[in-house]
Amino acid sequence: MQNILLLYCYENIMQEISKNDQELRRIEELNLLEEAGMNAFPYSFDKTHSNRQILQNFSDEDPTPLSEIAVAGRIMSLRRMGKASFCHIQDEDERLQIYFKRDEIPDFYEYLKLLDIGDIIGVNGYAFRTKMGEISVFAKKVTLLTKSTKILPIAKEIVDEEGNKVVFDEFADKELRYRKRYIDLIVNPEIKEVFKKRAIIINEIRNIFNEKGWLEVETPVLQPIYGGASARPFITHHNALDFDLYLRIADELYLKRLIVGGFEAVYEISKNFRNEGMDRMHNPEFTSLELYVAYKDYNWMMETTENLISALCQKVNNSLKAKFGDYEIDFTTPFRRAKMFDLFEQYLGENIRNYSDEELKKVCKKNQVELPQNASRMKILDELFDAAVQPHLIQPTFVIDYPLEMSPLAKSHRTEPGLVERFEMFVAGFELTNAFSELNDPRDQRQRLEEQAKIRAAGDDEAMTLDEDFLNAIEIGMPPTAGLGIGIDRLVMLLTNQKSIRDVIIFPLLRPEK
RNA sequence: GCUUCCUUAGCUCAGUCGGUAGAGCAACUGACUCUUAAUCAGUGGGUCACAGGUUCGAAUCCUGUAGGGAGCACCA
Repeated sequence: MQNILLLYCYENIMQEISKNDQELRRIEELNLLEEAGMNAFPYSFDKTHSNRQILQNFSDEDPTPLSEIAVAGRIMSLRRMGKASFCHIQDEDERLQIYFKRDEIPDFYEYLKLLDIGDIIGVNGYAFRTKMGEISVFAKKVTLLTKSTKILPIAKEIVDEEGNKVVFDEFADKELRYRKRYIDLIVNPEIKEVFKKRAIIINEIRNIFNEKGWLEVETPVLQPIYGGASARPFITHHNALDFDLYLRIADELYLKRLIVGGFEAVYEISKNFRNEGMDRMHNPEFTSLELYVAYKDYNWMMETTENLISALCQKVNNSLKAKFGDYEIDFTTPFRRAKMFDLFEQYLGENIRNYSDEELKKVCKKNQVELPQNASRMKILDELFDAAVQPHLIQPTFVIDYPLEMSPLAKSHRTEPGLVERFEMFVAGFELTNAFSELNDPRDQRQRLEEQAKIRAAGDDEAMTLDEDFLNAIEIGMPPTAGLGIGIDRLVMLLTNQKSIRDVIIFPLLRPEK
């Protein structure tokens, strides 16, 4: 009788099918299941085991501990036969095979026809091993938990003779994967590992810092004056107060105010926003860690940084070595330390320390580094470093002692005139951290920010703005302080071997769909 | 922002010289009591990204638009 009803409905559907025939059919199946008295969307299900627990704990010698179990998951494959069927259900971690025998579940077996890949079911039964050797669950009772009314782009996998996993019809379209991340997570579940590791990294940073008694704080995202980095901001508007606000580009200036206020170690893990180009290393919103510790300098911060990153690698990869593309990165401490001008000398073959701007431009030309017209000394050095030095910095390297012009918030070097006490850490050819002995001489700080304001007035809209309240805080007096910034997304990329920032940001920015 | 490539069925992709749309998987019907890319037989499914143009005729050639990938520029 059920079959006759089915046939009747299918014919009806087939006539009105145009584009979404598969979806229409699923909705019709849903109706049929409900007409048969089934709740397609019940409220809960008592799961006793995860799929992983079944797979890990099953014992051929003594299967009794898993003789009364309840598992749940999304149907990812379905092999129906006349009197016996198999499917795989996927939970958060694993796929598990379910065996349906008609004689055991005569009432439900008929409804198997109305189930599809994508539906979520709960299964009560016992664990056993099939003749083909796969640990499975013998279904004694099946409960529909959610009917899926859209089609999943399902991939199929086999393991070839050499043990390699081969995926057929992989859901591979990058755009669709980023836009429909929920489908990506279902169909390419291995990407979950990246986001789990991301959470582990961030939690471990908090553990390590909190252990030391450092205070996690939250400073404003909406700021009337932005600063702390060279970047263009996003602008938004407060309606009630009727003024424009900026989304923060860095936490720095607020965190330093807190050090002035008397906190001796503060950190923040938060989103920053920069209104600039996007590529595999840049997303308009990104997560950064900033840490400020009073009475310390950049030498101390270098040790803190290498210990932190080394510990994170160990935690996530169970090793101090991490594979990144073709490289194997070794995070064994101490990391290499190299002065910026020594690196120039090493990779350019000449000592440019005391070169005039004109001489530097000649070096650029010789090395095919193109410069914008009227490039400042800071710009010239920056370009030259990016082109000639940075690509060589594969293993973790602290580049130290930058020219003063490049670092308006860093303290002048204690022995080297014209330089500041700053380090950036490079790995795999890209910048991962930025840190300095923080500038706390208010006269020097005012002068440097006024210089930035001039550069800004001359048309460089990435130069810093003058924040009088920040200067006021520095005038009140900030103790000697070491500061650190780490790009968390890039750190996750490094430690999880992902080549694009979009693969470590779970919902990366895309243009809106039309 | 620039360069370049891509967009065909739910997914992955073919589509020759411009002649009116193909495969595998997914789906549907039937068979099948340990399958696993299940198998076997049969069936349905297309605004060829969008808009123009050339042509007797366009998935195919031309122009524009949209979205995306890769690279460059800027930046972290």
